[in-house]
Amino acid sequence: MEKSEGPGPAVEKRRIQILEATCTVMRKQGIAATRVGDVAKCLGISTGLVHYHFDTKDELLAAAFRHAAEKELEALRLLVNTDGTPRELLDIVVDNFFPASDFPSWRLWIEGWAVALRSESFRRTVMELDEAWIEVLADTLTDGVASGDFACVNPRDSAWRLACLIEGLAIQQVAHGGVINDVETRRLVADAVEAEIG
Amino acid sequence: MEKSEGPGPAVEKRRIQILEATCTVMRKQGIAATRVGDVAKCLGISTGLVHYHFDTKDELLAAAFRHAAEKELEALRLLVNTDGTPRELLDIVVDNFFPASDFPSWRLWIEGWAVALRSESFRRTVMELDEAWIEVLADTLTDGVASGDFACVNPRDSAWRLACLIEGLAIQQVAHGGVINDVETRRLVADAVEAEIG
DNA sequence: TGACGAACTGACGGGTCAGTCAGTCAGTCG
DNA sequence: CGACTGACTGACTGACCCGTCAGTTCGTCA
Repeated sequence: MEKSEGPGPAVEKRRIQILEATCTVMRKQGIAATRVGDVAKCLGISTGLVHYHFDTKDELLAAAFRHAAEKELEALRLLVNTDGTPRELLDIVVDNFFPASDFPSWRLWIEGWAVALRSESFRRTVMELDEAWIEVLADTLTDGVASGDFACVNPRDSAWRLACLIEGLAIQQVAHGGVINDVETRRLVADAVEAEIG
Repeated sequence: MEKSEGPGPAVEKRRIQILEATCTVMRKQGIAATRVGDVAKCLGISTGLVHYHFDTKDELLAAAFRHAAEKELEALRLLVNTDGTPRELLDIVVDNFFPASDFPSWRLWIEGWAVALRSESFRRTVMELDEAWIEVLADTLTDGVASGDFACVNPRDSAWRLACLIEGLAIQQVAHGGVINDVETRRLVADAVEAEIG
């Protein structure tokens, strides 16, 4: 029999399998158009099994979104956890943030913000993860200021401004289907970065 | 009988009635959760009549969104079309853009961007109207530069950066339910404006 | 007055989909 | 071995909702 300390590793493995399949479907079809049946078909299992692991569709979607977001955040933290000048690290963070770096992820985020307007669990996830991203940026700037490389008046403010600018540009670029091109976007961000770090 | 030049004023009036009812429902329930039946109930008419004026639900939603966005844009253009120093006009535009100025509208836009990812008609509307907003901001900055009040290196770039910054902040504030408060948001924008106009 | 068509109704068909449930099967424990 | 349990199936149901359509009302024109 299983130990009393929660589900066994097999169950956890299956849960994650389902979460990642859900992410795949969400990326392809969008959050709103993701059906339980699609997730099941994607894994070759029954819809009943999906409901065996996740009570409701909403719970599944929220868990899958969080799963995807946490993986991305972890990847970013790994990238930043390398040696490099503050300037190099800042470039890594900004590049990773960047629309062009991963369109599907931005599409997921844009939908996530919309769903968050109506769903409490999405709201919490989106809020936590968004803040965590900005935190990484803020820490990078703060380190640069400490070492004298950057001259931000207020690194936290700069981080918020840069993050929001990039989010806004992502929308213009992704949702609008490339009105402003990649080169232009990069220039706009680069100029803003220069302005912030002086 | 009606003249051959399109529908009569009665029909047009009804169409607009339905569009505005749709906007009301969309603002309250969200775009995705808006049903044809809700719109009909909101006006005390049958669902058949809604379909008499709009072939499909998608067409109705897209038309209603465009209707709302165009009304907002028109209101902004009226506001800007007054006398005032470039600085006063810029403040008007930024204030009008501002999250706090009208939460429900931002909620609608955030959902609109998400829907635009999958719907061609939404994409076009969102793109056109978003650009028109930025255009107003760009014109205001350009006028200020011409009169010597502002010192933007490139007014168009500044307009894009400010607009995207505000959009990003709107998401943080609206979708996250006020993580960063109103005062903080205003300070972030005000600082960015100062930086852009020198 | 009677014919006609535009505006409108409300019931209904048909498709979709989340969640349920009775039952199967494999593995485990005593 | 036999009882038991947890993972899993797949058919089913009940609700929802879009779009249709036959029929009604009413103003207008000949």
